[in-house]
Amino acid sequence: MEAKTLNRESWLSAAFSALAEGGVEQVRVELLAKRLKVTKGSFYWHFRDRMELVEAMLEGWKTGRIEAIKAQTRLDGRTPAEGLRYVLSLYGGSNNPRGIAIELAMRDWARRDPRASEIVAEVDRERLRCVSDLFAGLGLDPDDAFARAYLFYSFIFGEGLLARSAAPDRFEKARDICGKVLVPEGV
Amino acid sequence: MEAKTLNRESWLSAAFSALAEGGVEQVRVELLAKRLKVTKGSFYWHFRDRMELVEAMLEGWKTGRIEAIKAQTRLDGRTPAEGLRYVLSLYGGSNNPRGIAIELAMRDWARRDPRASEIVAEVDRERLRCVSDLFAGLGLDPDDAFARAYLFYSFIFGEGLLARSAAPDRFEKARDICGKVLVPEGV
DNA sequence: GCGACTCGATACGCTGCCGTATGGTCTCCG
DNA sequence: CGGAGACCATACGGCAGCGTATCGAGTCGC
Repeated sequence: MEAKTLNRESWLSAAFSALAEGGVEQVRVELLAKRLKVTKGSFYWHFRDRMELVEAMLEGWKTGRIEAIKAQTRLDGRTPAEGLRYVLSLYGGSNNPRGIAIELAMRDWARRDPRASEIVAEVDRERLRCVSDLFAGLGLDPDDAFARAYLFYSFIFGEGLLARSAAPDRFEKARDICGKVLVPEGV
Repeated sequence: MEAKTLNRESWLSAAFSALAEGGVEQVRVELLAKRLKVTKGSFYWHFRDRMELVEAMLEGWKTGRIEAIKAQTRLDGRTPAEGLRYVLSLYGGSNNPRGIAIELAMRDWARRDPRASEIVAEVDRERLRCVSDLFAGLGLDPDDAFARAYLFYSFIFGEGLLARSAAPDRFEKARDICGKVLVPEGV
């Protein structure tokens, strides 16, 4: 972690932090350099230009997220319902704020950049497939299972968008009830 | 609409278009000037600086959205369930893409700007209150009604975030099923 | 018809960012 | 110990955006 010399990963890590905090617009080489306490001379050693960094971010995020969802939905002994509740807890509430921030920034990015849009689409397709399978494991037919997965992920991402104004316990209680609605007990 | 001289509203309108298309970062005075086919000399006549434009956008959006939600949830003869389905249809699918785009851009903005965050929080509070009342009209107790409203809005905004990759009919069907889950028929 | 006011054009300086060019300082290896 | 290569600093040109200053062209009251 405290290597005396930077590498591609160092820059990528800083880039994702900047992305989480300020969106794509904030991943600028001179800002990252300042954050890493070096000059951009270093950056242009490891990357050809900003475009290459950005492309590496997209590719890295894609493979990482696809691996993650596959691992998270591989139920080793768990029931499908437990698996769903587990996935829900991963992005839930105030756990994993960095993950949510990256997720939202990625999607805002995808709204204007076709390349990012393509990547997010691939990841979402995989996620919907995995979660849809879990719902199917609850006994739902394919259409219902897909719809449930669609609702499931819309809720997860939408929740990060909704302004949480004071009264945190009120929202906590709401989240619990939403969980029960999203992954039904007895189907 | 075709006034030969611009005013504050002209700039605000252009600013919201830019916001919808490219986020806050894209509401820049010189870009807006180009879009309006004038120079920024005009802008600095109507506004003190960029900050004033941005502030006007926040205030305008806030009052507009609060008025809108109040009007949309005022059920004149409609049943609460009909009212909920109506609100859902307003932001649903591919209706009102501009509205959704502004909504998402606003929220992405709110993630980094405290001022925007405050505005969005006020609007969301009002929306949750209105929709929560509709759910209460279905016979739900306050906690359940609020949770349903929370789920309702998370879905609406989250849906705009989810990448819709091909197979549009598949998503159409999913949306219908989601609608039935979100606003229950017989409670 | 004339001054005052409205609205916009032109031109300038400043800052932040990208990308390049070139030189400096380590480390490792033979 | 000496050269090669990895890694970074420094310095530069170029562009885009903000904000200011100043001037020009219409328009309205009187």
